[in-house]
Amino acid sequence: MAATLRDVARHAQVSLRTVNNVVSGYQHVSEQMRRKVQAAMEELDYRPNPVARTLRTGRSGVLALVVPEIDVPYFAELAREVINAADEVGYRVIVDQTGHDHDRERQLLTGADRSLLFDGLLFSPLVTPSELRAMQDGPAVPLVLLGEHDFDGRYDHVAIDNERAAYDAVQHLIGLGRERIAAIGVQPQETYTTPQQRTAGFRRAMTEAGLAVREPYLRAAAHYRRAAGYAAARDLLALPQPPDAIFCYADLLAMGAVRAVFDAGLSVPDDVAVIGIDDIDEGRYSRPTLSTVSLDTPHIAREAVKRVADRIDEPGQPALQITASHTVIARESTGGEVPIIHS
Amino acid sequence: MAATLRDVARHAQVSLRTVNNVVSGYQHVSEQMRRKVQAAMEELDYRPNPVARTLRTGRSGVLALVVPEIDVPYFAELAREVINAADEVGYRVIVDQTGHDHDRERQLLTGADRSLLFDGLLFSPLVTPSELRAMQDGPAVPLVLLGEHDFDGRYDHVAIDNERAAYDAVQHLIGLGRERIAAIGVQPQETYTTPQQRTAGFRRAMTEAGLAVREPYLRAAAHYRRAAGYAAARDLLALPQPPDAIFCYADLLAMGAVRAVFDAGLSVPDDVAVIGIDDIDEGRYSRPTLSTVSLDTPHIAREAVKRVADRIDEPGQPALQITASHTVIARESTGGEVPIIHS
DNA sequence: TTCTAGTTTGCACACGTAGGCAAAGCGATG
DNA sequence: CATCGCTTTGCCTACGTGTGCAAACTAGAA
Repeated sequence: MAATLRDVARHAQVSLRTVNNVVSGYQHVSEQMRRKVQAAMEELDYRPNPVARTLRTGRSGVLALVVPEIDVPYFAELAREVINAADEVGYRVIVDQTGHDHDRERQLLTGADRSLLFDGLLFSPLVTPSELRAMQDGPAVPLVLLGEHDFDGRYDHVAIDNERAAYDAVQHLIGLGRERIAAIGVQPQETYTTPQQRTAGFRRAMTEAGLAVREPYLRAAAHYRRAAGYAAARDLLALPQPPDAIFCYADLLAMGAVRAVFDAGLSVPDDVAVIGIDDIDEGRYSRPTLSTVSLDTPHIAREAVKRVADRIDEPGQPALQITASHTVIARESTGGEVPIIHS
Repeated sequence: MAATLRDVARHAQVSLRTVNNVVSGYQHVSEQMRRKVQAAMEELDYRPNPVARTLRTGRSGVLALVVPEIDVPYFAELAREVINAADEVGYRVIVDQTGHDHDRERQLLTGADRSLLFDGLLFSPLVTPSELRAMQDGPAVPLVLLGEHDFDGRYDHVAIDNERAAYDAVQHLIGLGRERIAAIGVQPQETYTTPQQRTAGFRRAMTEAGLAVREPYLRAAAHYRRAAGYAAARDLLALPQPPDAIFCYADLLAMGAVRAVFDAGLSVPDDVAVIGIDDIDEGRYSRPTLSTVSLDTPHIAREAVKRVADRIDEPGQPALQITASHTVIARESTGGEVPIIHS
């Protein structure tokens, strides 16, 4: 079916080796021969077989991006940026979702899942650091963690300072004069480091401001989707003393929370101020527009891709911890300026 | 590094052929031998090399899903469902975005992009049918089109009846007593069949109801994102006689349009009713919740995966046109019932 | 013992590309 | 004519798996 090197060689009436010389850009090839071979390649519509090439070279030129759920907007935006960043350095990207399946995550990390092949792995995990730590042999492939801190420093990672981001968000709420501040997104067993760090930042901001952290105000979320944010906020508003501000660990939770406040007959931000994290596009058009902590996702994507590409080329490097910057953006949901939406 | 069949054979002190017999599930293998070999495989942590296997068998067990932009919620939700559907029939999925790049689309279709390998292609294209038609040789790999009709019937496709969906949506607006109905998402050159069909449905609904189609009410959208919907709606509201209803060719356009109406100091749905297409999760929590045409994406994904899997197994089959059902869902943006959001 | 069925092995080739090495061909220069 | 440098070729091995074929071995039955 598809033409091979051999077919091209036959068609151009040259040796297989010469065709290979042309394809691989060998120096000592006459211009004349180069043209002749290339003409033959075009006529036969030759394209190198990537599988054979990968088998031979051990390099596929493919990175894998693994996220829990691809239809969570932040992950989708991350995927977009990673694909773009990878394109710039000559890598293709395949996107996979684990669907909150810990086994699937473990498979990918240990290389147990070899049904796909890639040279490096960008991993936005749910798997707990303890599980990462338990992996004796290390990952089967160059690995960069996204948005997750590995305390042992055994793996590369790119993330914001989650504790500080949460601190800044809560301080913004405190600056509005709010005192009964709740949080949505706390993880029940606190196994995931990201929520853990955000809870720490929340507590620190409250404590430093001399405000009480009321345990009923710390709400779990099974997943970081609108439905969970809605349910958690609804429960918060049903408390004897409902909060006057809610800090959500993800914008998507915040979108659900805002709707719940509205459905309870209350106003955002007048009755309840709401702020999230992620700065997804949705929050720039919603009513009210959503205050949030912005992450500079393109930067994160570029750094992560660069890092994994480096590690592919030089496997022995020590793990690097890259911290990306973050910015609190005040929009309508905390009474901030109405942003001008560009045409 | 990684153990091969040969390593396992050596370790178990059996022949390579026997190990292969175990791996490939050959009938005449004694239980004793099977256990012995499997023990050796576990000890060496053997995993078959997918690249070598693919090279040998010509099958990778991977489907490619190609969408214009992965961070457009509908495509992300589609990707989620496709991944799930593929998982059920034993395929893995790689997701790629073309970024509105026609060349990239052509590359994928003609097989010019062989940097990735897959057995079948699920393609949600921007490429015009005329370009598809111009492809003499057909696609390089089994292909199913998503959400796009190929009039020649040369390729499989799975889509809703776009003309009818638009017709139903507009009829819903007409049923509310609206008469000045605008549309956002018309394609300037009408090269893409999906918008073309939706415009046709829009016109038919208007004509049948005896309403005039005012050309200034047909607004283009460079892309189907919030920003384009916002800009188009803002322009519509600046007309001497602004519309009292807007039909958007995508929910994301509608989200932008709703915000524009609000920013103009008007109300949705009182002053302007808005309806979209896609039924993305965002529209179930937005203020107002968004009326839309729902697509049964899981069904579409399953059908598409099934179809491409069939075609991989039996390449010669005639092209099939699968039409998925759609439903108009009336929510707040057209004055519909406030949906109960489940906890 | 001999036949038969089941089991294991060795061998060889294939998939398509990569690339080391030596040799041969070619033209030009000294 | 000899030497040199550039170009082209042939040959061989490798990547790891899949599989057809024939042969050898084992064990049980006739």
